[in-house]
Amino acid sequence: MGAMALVARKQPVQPRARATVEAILSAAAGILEKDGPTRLTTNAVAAQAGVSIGSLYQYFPNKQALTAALIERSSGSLEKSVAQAGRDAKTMLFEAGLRVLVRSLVRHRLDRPALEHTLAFEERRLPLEDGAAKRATAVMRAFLEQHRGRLWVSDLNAAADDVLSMTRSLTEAAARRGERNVEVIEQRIVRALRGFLCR
Amino acid sequence: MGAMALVARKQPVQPRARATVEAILSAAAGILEKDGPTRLTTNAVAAQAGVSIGSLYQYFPNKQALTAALIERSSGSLEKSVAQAGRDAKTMLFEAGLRVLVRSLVRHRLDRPALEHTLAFEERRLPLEDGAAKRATAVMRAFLEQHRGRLWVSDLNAAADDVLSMTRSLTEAAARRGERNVEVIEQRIVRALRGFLCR
DNA sequence: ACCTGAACACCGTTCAAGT
DNA sequence: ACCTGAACACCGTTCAAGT
Repeated sequence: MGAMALVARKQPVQPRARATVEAILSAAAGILEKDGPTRLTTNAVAAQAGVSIGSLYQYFPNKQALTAALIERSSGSLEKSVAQAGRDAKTMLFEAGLRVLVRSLVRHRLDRPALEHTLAFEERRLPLEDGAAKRATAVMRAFLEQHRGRLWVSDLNAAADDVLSMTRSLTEAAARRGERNVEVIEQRIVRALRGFLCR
Repeated sequence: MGAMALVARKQPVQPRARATVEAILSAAAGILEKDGPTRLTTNAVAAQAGVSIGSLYQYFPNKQALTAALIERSSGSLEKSVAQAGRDAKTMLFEAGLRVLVRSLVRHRLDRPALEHTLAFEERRLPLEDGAAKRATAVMRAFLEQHRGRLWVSDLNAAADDVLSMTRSLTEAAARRGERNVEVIEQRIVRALRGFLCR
C-alpha cells in the first residue's frame, strides 16, 4: 500500500543524465501546453525527448511524478518572483505594493497560460506538499498583515488565499479573451482586490 | 478527418434506453466527483451503471462525449437558475440584484464542488458550443447593462465574463477551505464585485 | 551510472451476434 | 430498438540485458 510516490525516483548525477531529465521535463511541458493533459502520454514524452521509455521511468516513478515535477518547477519560479515582489512592496504604500505583487503573479501566469492552467488544475488533485506555492501565499499574507489597519478582513490566511484565487482567475479570463497587455490586466485586478480588501 | 463528435450518437426512445442513458450519466458524474478524471474510464462507468460497454458506445461516440453531456446537463441547470435570478434582479436595486445573481452561482457551485470544478476545467478543453453557459453570461451582461450608469467598466461582455470568473474562483477557494455558509461566501463575493465594478 | 526496448496488464473503441 | 462481450490498438509500467 502506501501513497503513490510523486517525487523523482533518483537524482541524475552525470551531466548526460541531467540533460536527459531536462529533455524529459521540457518535452512534457511542451506537450501539456500544446495538446493538453489527454495527449500527455509517457511514450509521447519519451519520444519527443529523444530518450527511451525506460530512461523516463528511471527518474520518474510514474506519470503523475512527471506532472508533479512540472508543478514544483513552476511554483518554484513563481515563489522566487513573488518573494522579490514582496521585498519591494515592503517599502511601498498599500496600493503600489499590491500592484507590484499582482504584477509578479500576472506575469507568471501570462507567460505560458495554457501550461499554467493545466498545472494549477493538476495541483489540486495531486497529494503533494507544495512548499513553494505555500510560501508564495505566505508572502501575500505578510503583505496584508503589514496593512491590516486598512483592511476589512478577519482571517488573513483566507484573504491571502482569496487574493491569489482572484488574481489567477482574472488573469486567466483575460488571457482567454486574448488580452495580453499586462498593465491593463494588472490595473483591473488591483481595482477588484482593493474593493475586496479595503474599507 | 473532421472534428471529433461530441454529441450523443443517438437518442434513446424506449423507456428502458432512457434509463440506460440516465444510469450511464449518473455513474459518470459519481466517478468524476469521487475519484476525479483519471479514474473516469469507460469500463468503470459501464460497470458502475450496470450496463455493458457496448451499450455505452451506442449512445456516446466516445469518452469525451460523455463528459460533454455532463457539462451540458450542468450548465443547463445553471442557466435555469441564473435566468430566474436575472428576472428577480430586474426589479431590484443594484446591490440586491447582484446578490441574488451571485447566490444562484454560488449555490450551483457549492452543490457539488468537486464535480463542477472538473467540469469547468474540461469545458475549456472541449470544442463544444455551450449555448447554456453563454446564455448564463448573457443574463449577467443584461443585468450590468441595466446599471451601466454606476459602473466603471467599458466592455460589458468582458465585465460579465470577469464577474463569473471571480464568483467561480472565490466560491471554489471557499469550498476548498471547507466553508459551507452560503450567505458568508455570497457577501464576500458581492463586496469584491462591487469594488471591481462600481465607482 | 545510465540507457534500451520487448513484454504485460489495462483502457478506449468496434463489431458481429443476439433479444 | 436495444443490449452483449470478445477483440484490437494503444498507454502505463516493469525488467532483463546492455554500455
